[in-house]
Amino acid sequence: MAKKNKIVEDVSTEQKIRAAASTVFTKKGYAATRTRDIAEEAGINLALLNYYFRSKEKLFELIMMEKLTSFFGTIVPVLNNADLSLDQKIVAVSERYSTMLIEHPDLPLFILGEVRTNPETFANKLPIGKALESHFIKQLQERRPDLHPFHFLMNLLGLAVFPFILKPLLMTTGALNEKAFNAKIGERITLIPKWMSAMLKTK
Amino acid sequence: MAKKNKIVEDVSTEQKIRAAASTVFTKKGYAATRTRDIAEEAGINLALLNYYFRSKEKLFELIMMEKLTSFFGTIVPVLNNADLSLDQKIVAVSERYSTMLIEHPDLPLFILGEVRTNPETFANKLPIGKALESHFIKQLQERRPDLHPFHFLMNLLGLAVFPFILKPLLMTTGALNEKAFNAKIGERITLIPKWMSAMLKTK
DNA sequence: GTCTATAACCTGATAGAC
DNA sequence: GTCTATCAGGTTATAGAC
Repeated sequence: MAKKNKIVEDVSTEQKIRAAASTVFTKKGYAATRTRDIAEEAGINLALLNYYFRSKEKLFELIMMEKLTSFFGTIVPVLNNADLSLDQKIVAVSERYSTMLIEHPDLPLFILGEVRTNPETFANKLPIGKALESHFIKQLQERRPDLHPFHFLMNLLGLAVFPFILKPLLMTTGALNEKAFNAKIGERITLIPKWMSAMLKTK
Repeated sequence: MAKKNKIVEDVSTEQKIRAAASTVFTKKGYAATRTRDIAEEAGINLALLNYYFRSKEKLFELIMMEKLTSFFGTIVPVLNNADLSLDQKIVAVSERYSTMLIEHPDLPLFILGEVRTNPETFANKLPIGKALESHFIKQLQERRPDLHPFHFLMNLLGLAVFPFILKPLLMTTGALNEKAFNAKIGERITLIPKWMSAMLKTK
């Protein structure tokens, strides 16, 4: 039983710090986060943060890598999947992004905010090339050679992601609560493909 | 001539600080900005910042108010203008936002980032109610009672604003340069109304 | 591995000379 | 109004005891 309890209850100190750092960094951004915030959130001694991760910056880089993987890993494999039709890709992106972002709503604003504050750091770490040379883009150019992929990709991502960019603003004004917001996102999962399809037909 | 030079060349110290603060705050956000950054950008002594504006926070509030006015002032009057048809409003929002944001590209990410970091501060300062009870919403409900205004407003804003949210990310990867980006935005001014119109027809 | 104490540094702000 | 010098407080990081 002692052993089982260890497995069930004992989250390692390292894991506690990781989880706390993820929460606090994502919520406040690198600059506004103090190592003391993370230590408190994790329920550990401040010195342990440096013991396990050397520095605030190293810890941040670790967390950021995880976040970038979540953010781009959700979409890039879909865009490059040669087995999916254009319409199937649109459905898949809409569905995957919406469900992932309901679980991690502050991911977009976190990543994009950090990229803005510190562009040099990310210069070579973002798989934007992978999106721009994707199978998705080729399919798009076949279907609508006159419509630049920039616009179409921007629109698809915008429809899926932008509500989460605006979320903090909607929440503070009390215009919408968490539950109502998520319900609207749920509706969009099926609406976005319809809108994108309408766009594709518009000359 | 002395007098003319004074008028032409002498930007008051206060103005220099204001302009510098606007630049630095907008680019890096409140937390990542040091008063020393602002002083350097303005080419003035650090002590003068406190002499003219008392504190970093007071200066920030001043700048933020200006930014909120730019951001919401561009759209709220249009949404509430009873003389414009629904389609005219869409055209006006698309055109106004695009041209304004080409001039102030980092405005959205700045405002939304600060709201995220410090939601309480903005609770009563955002005219979201004004948008949700606008003439625009009424027209929308007449035209498409089955489509919730949330979705339509989100889509219109998303199509206009989201490219600027993604801009820093696109720029660091070198996928696009400033000029090419602005050209694409220019195309969107006429494209967005077409897309929105297609959406309105989609059941 | 974990804690306390503290070093080393940075940042916002002010006092006081000019 | 503007400058130099400096303070006060806070933050990251580490040394050293347990």
